[in-house]
Amino acid sequence: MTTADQAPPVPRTPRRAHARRNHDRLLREARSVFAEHGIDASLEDIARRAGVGIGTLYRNFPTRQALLEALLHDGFDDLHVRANELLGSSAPGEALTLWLRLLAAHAATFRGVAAALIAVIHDERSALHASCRAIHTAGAALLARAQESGDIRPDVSPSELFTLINAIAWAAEQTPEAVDQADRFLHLVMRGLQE
Amino acid sequence: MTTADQAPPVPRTPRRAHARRNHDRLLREARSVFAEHGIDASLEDIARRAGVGIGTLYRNFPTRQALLEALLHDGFDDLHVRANELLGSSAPGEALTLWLRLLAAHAATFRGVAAALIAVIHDERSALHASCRAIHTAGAALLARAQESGDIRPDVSPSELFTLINAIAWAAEQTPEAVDQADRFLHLVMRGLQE
DNA sequence: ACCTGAACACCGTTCAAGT
DNA sequence: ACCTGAACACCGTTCAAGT
Repeated sequence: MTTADQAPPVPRTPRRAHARRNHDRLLREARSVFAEHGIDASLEDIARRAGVGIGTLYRNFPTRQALLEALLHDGFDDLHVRANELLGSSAPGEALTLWLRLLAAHAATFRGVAAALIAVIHDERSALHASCRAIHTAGAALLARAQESGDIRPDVSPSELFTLINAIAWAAEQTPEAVDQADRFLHLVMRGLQE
Repeated sequence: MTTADQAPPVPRTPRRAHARRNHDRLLREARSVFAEHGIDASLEDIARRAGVGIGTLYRNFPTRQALLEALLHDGFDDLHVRANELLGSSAPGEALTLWLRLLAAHAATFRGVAAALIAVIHDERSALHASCRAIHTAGAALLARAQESGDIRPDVSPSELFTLINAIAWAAEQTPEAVDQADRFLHLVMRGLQE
């Protein structure tokens, strides 16, 4: 045996490129299938549409949560950035409402996401837990500002607000009119939270 | 062949009593299993705990919906009766709030009921559709009175209200504190609906 | 190293056979 | 008439075999 035996004998790039393409295809098809059937959609279906074996899907995303996490990650990041921007706004109440509208839209990305987010915030072992907590904290800062300025009642907690917004997103998911409903519900609920 | 051949040769009562007992046992165990695992719980589990074969469960309740319907039926009736009583109340706003609290509690009977109720109200073929519509109508009458008396904003529709209450019940289901949460959310939302 | 798909496990549903 | 449970179908997940 020589050391040469241990080194890979052929260039890896093509294989890696191929693997990467599978990964991307899985994400694309997962997004499409989740959008159509909700987050409990068939994983087999996703693999088939991506043109890979079911084993490849599991290799790339060991759990359904991992796949979901990969799909929601960018949205989470975006929400985080937007929250920080809005913390500089001179109208705390409006800033909060605007951001909550974004949060509701994100929670309604696919059918089932709102329920998943609430589950995740209560489950520390979840892959989404950290990013979900970060969003929660960002929202809490916006809420605190709106409360200090007198726009929002002082007795509303960040957790209550988070749950309520997800409930709104959930309600919108259930009805045919989805998006319009979400805005309407948000409007009504925010009235209740005002000072 | 004589006509005697066609008549049942033995008394039926014991067999009927036995069948009836199976029916009752299935309902009792279903209530208990649904309470523990939500309305998607294993039917096999329910049959086993009731001490009958899975086929007997299907014979008594051809679909999961039929089983659910049987369990929720009394609660629906009760809500209907209470709505009619409360229509005679001299405080329309309070009457509505009180009744909505009952509705939210009913929608939280088992995990998953709130979602089922919203699905049912949009699906005319569902076994629960008629009783769900009756509740919806009863609630609409209470709402109309509260709006005429100036307690509730005139632009809130019965459907919106129904969906919002189910959303509250759903939110309460998701969190560990369940019941307290539901009351708190109802309070906040009702503030938003006030004139 | 990565991929495949057969194999396994699990559960909902049906139905032929039994009483 | 009612009950049973084996049989079937379906789908999520794992893993031995292939490249």
